[in-house]
Amino acid sequence: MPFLLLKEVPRYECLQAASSRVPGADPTICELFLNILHTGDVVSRSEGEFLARHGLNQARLIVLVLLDSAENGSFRSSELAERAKVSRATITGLLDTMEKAGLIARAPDPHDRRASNVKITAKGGVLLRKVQPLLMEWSQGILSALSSPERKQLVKLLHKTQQAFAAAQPFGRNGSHAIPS
Amino acid sequence: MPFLLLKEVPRYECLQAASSRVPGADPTICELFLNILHTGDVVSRSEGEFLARHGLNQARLIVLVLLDSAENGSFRSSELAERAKVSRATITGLLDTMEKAGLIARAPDPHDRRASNVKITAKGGVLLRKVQPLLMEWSQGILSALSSPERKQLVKLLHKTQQAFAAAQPFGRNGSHAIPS
DNA sequence: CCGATATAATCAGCCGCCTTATTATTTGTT
DNA sequence: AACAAATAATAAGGCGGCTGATTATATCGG
Repeated sequence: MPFLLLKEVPRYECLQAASSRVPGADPTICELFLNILHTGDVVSRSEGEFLARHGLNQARLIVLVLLDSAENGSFRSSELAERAKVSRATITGLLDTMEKAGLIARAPDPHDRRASNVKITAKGGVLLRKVQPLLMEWSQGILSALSSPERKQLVKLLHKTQQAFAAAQPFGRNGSHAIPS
Repeated sequence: MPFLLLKEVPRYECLQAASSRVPGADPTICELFLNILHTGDVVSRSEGEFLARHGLNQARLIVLVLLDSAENGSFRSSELAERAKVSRATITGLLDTMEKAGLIARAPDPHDRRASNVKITAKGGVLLRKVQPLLMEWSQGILSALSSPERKQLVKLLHKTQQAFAAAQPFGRNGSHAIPS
């Protein structure tokens, strides 16, 4: 049963084969570990390909969603970095690209001349409102392959996994709690 | 109650909140989708931090494992790229870095002057044999938080998820079903 | 008021990933 | 033999991630 994975995914298959040579390794845990990574990989790549068809990627989508949900219409770039889970330096480059693409705009803060306020543009809003329903539709078309109880069970186990890792690395950069239901 | 957590997991929380505003969205599917991504994220970052303590990352580890398992002791760089699921251009840069670090070595192929053969160095082998058991130990320490039936069930559901995505995108770049020429 | 410190954003430089050329070299056809 | 096509590896250039340094501006203590 597990060997189905072996032929299809050289990357994870080779890691699994390698781990089986490590004495004391529990193959079921190893298999789980690699499958979590592989599934995340598969889903993330798929989503990336989907978003790329609309000129987006995960990072840009998150920035758009965050800005769209901003109560006062804008965020500091440092605030965006924190919420999007990237460094401040990274958000600078990301915003550069998105500004060039016309999706966001930066305006100097009138009260603090060090800061600038970032807001979503009309173009960015239009794109977001086009892509979001498509993304929902796409993901639901795929994940409806799992039954409702299966989905519920999977979420439960994923939460437990997240908690296990959070407990093991309590000093990680981000608090990293489970997504609330 | 969920709103307390809003501040703590901005990235995936904001996506979930945003999706709940899309008409026709199934919140349970959306939650599953985001939890798969989030779990992969958490595990991948954790592993990355673990490997970084030994001067490695996922890509370098895979290259070392692949080279270590090479039957004739070496691989073409193109073969490595395919097996590690990265482009040929990417493997060039990766090998450059690893060659500088003394983990791998490139030698010209005597039969095809276009090609070079990549092999793991003694230093690379030592590092691999040091890190692999530590990685096993580390991952098992964390994932033993799930019971054996839970792990089994989770693997089963992850397989089903992988299959759902594979079925939806049968023409992915790295089909892993190489077409024999 | 002024100097020390803290903060916002960016820059510099590295890595890894991509796609699209480019350069050698082989192979295949005529 | 010669030329076209395929192939191996790399280079070029962009994006996005990081850390650490830098610049400008606020703020706080004396």
